[in-house]
Amino acid sequence: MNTGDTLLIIYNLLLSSFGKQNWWPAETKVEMIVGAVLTQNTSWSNVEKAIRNLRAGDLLSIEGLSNMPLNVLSDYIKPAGYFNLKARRLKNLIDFVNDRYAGNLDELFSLDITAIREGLLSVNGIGRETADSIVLYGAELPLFVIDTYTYRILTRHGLVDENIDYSELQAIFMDNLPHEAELFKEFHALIVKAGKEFCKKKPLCIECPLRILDKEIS
DNA sequence: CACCAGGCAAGTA
DNA sequence: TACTTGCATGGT
Repeated sequence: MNTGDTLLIIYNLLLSSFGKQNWWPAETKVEMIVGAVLTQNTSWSNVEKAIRNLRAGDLLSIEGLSNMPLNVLSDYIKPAGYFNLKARRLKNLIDFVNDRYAGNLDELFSLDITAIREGLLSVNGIGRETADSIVLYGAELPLFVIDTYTYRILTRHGLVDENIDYSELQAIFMDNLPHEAELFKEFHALIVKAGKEFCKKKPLCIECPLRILDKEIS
């Protein structure tokens, strides 16, 4: 069986177990990119509190975030943790959108995948996962997002070497699946969902929907 | 009490 | 290139 078939089996097993996830959970593009920064190494429930604070202050817009002192911004996003660091990162990202695209996110998102990704990666505080998340869920272009759950699930089930790096793991998905944004969005969301429920402990749990892969795939 | 969460950059060797 | 460390709140 080839890799593409294996990945689609995983996708369908997860979809059957958990149902559609309908990510990204944001009402606007600005809310999406803010959430992408805030969720770095942080539980989504804490991000939600920070997002709620910003929305309550009517600050979930490029303009609202633009003229915001760092110490005030960090106060709003405190529940998301690393608040001083993330306030600077959010400001860096907003400055980037203002300086290069006149504050118009849609202008950034109208570029091609490589241009969007490279631009985002030039912003201090935006790394590969955050950039790729914004391309997939913000621009809605087909770039597969890799995270710790993706790495954990594939290594735990013996599907990839544990020394694999981000770009290699990303290539596994990109080279073997059709480049469809809807598929990539749902697949990544399902991987995160599965990672939260299972595969946390070393031994594979008996209820894991991917357990049937352990013997069949090498 | 300890441990983890939808990372990233800077420092060190 | 390959480690290590700081960043920080809130849930389990």
